[in-house]
Amino acid sequence: MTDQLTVSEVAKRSGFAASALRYYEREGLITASRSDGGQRRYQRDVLRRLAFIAAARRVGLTLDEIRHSLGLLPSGRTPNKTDWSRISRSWRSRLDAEIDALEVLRDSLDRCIGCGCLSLKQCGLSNPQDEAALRGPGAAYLPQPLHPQAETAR
Amino acid sequence: MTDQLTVSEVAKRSGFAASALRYYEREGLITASRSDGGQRRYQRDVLRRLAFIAAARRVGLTLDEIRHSLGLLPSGRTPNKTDWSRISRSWRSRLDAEIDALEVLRDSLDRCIGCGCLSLKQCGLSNPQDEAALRGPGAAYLPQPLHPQAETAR
DNA sequence: GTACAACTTGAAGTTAACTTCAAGTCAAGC
DNA sequence: GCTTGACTTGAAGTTAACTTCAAGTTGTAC
Repeated sequence: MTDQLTVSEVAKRSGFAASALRYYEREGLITASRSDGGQRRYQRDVLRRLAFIAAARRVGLTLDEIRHSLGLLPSGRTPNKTDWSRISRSWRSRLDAEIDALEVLRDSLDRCIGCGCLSLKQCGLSNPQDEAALRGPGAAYLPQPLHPQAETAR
Repeated sequence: MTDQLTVSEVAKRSGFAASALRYYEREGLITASRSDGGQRRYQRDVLRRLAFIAAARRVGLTLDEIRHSLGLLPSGRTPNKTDWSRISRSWRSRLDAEIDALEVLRDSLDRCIGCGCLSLKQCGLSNPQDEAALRGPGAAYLPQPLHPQAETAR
């Protein structure tokens, strides 16, 4: 009954499966100390990290991006309000951008319903910003993906 | 020089890779007739379908969902403005919902920066709506995923 | 009529983010 | 001290959405 949490406690309180917690640990997103017998023991701290991870995943960030964000937290001490604020703020612009993009898409959709176009070359729906000219001729009409997983793999 | 397009023409004009076009065909999202020699020949129509697919992917719809949407198009004739409008409109609510969710998240983020909480139980960031009570105790603090791929696989 | 780019196929590979499995070890209550 | 549930590990499996590959075929420009 120290301040340490077991895997199942963290799983229950964070909503993540135990297997996900082990995966996140392997991936360096969270850490855990060990009991004498080798079982994981988590600091309460980890719940805050996991809350952040859950929120970030929800916005569509990849684990890579999340790891990077979390890497900005202080290494020695327990992160405080200011630490979290700093990295949360960097998110804010991503959120704003995503909201903007969705709104553009929604409004284009309205226009498309109005004009019946949904054509490749003129419709804002498939060619939201005028960025076609900026890219190669091949990919001219594909909009920037909002979500990484909607992107063509290399 | 009929109205038929080759794979590479469609690829260039749609922005999709040829391999993606074949994949979409296998998956039943688009169709193609064949030349005498067995090569694919696309109707111009396919470009509109692909524009729709690109936009849908961009919003985060899965191919399954897109296939379902496209399934609502008429089978005999070329889809017209009204056909596209009908299925586009069904999207609109999804877009609105996603925008709303992101705005809630953004505003929660602001509050969190203000109060420094980012705690699991009280923070809107990790527990956006009061839906915790509605779900099982295990997953109480995980918000609904916005994007299917952010969801825990079964 | 030939060269060569564009096309065809099925099978296998890729990536992210996990889960599942098997075979064993630890912890805690009685 | 024993039982039982919680925990451990590494390896392999899963899903979506594609891409890559190899080996052969077609289309067309000269």
